[in-house]
Amino acid sequence: MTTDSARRAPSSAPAGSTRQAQKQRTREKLMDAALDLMEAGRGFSSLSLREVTREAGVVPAAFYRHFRDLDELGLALVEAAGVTLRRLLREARRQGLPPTQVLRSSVLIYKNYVKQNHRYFRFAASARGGGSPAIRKAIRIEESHFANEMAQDMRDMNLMPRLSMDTLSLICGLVVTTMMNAATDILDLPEGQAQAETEMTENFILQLRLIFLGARSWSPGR
Amino acid sequence: MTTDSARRAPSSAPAGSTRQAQKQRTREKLMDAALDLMEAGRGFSSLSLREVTREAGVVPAAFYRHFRDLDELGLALVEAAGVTLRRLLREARRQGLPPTQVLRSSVLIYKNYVKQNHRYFRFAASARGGGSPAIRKAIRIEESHFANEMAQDMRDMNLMPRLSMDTLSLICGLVVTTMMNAATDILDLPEGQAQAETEMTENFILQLRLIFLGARSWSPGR
DNA sequence: TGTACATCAGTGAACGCGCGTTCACTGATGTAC
DNA sequence: TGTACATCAGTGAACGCGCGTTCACTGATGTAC
Repeated sequence: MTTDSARRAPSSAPAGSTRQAQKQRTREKLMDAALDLMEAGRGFSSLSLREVTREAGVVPAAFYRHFRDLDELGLALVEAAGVTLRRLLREARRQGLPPTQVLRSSVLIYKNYVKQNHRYFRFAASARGGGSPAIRKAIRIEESHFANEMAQDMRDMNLMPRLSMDTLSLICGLVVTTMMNAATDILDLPEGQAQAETEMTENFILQLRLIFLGARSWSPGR
Repeated sequence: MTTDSARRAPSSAPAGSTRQAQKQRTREKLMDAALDLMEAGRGFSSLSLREVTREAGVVPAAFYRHFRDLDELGLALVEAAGVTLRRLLREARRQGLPPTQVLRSSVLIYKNYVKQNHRYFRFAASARGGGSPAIRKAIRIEESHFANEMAQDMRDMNLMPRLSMDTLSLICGLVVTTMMNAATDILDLPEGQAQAETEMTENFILQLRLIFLGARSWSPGR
């Protein structure tokens, strides 16, 4: 009770043993498998538990060591996608957000980001409307957190200083849904169609410009 | 060849016989069944062919007299939902669209419309992201048609006369996606939560006001 | 109008298949002393 | 450090079930004359 057990953390904090790490790795394999299966354009709600375990390289029964059902895996994916998106915001924070002129370059950064993390965006787009009520609700909450963080950033950077926090959240809410819609457009772009891509991008930029233009002439007292 | 057959239209236009009408009725029963099954919040892509036929009160094999598979039924639903939405626009056209003050009442009309036609909106929301590629594409096309019609109406009514047709389409595109997002919010409103409903409605109104405010100060030449 | 034949929407049974879930198990990892 | 025991992530087999699709059919509706 004193000799060897003292090497490890006290029973309440079991530490990162090999066994635990392996379990975590399998859990990630399952989540990755689900994301991979959606690559072909299939929606999350059309996946089957056995498919997912097959893709992950484990036996179906192993699934239950990690999730009660597919819905719970979906919620874990929402969480993971949220973390990923927040990282985007944190990186953007480092260089400062656009009044209007930097808007174009921000859009290009975002476009690359979506392409790089296309699996999460594909999942979010499909589960946002088509998932179970629990998953849809989780995504909605994640989106509003995201909008609020963005609003807080605008406040901190002293952009639109006339506007109240509520108004900033409203504006950012609209920006976030516009970004999510654009993400779907980006993912569905036909391969190697440069013209369609340019068109889509320009449209996206103009939509955001329209929103920020509205924000600029928003009457402060609401 | 001349006596009785002359009563009917020439072979190229078979007319609305009882047999044809009955087939049409069964087809509608299948589509209604799919919409009804989604009432509980389930996504279109989680429905099964047998479920749909069971709900419609026909034998599974009968399905194939009407659709090749569920995807084809989904496309028929997109079409039907499009017709329904266009009717909303036509009705709105009769009384004139808002500069800013009529905006609130238009939103209230829309809210009621969504509640009345909740089955179509539920379907559209779930299939927009979660459906098969073909269905998603069809919905996207339907939405852009809708945005273009709305832009044309604004042109005809001489609202925002400074703006080009392309700019009007851009604005209406943003309005349409905002309306679709709001539709999801309306459908997911918890029963009898008056406060949440008011909040959501006010938010929706403010978002649209923001967009039209942006439109008003849009520089004409782009 | 009446009769004989054609059409075809919907039936009912059958098929093979992948599904979600259960269970006792195994063997590597972790713990106690 | 070495030994004996506990834990538990992943296995493999089995189950009953609803699935999509096929097929020959039936009987009401439609057509020809």
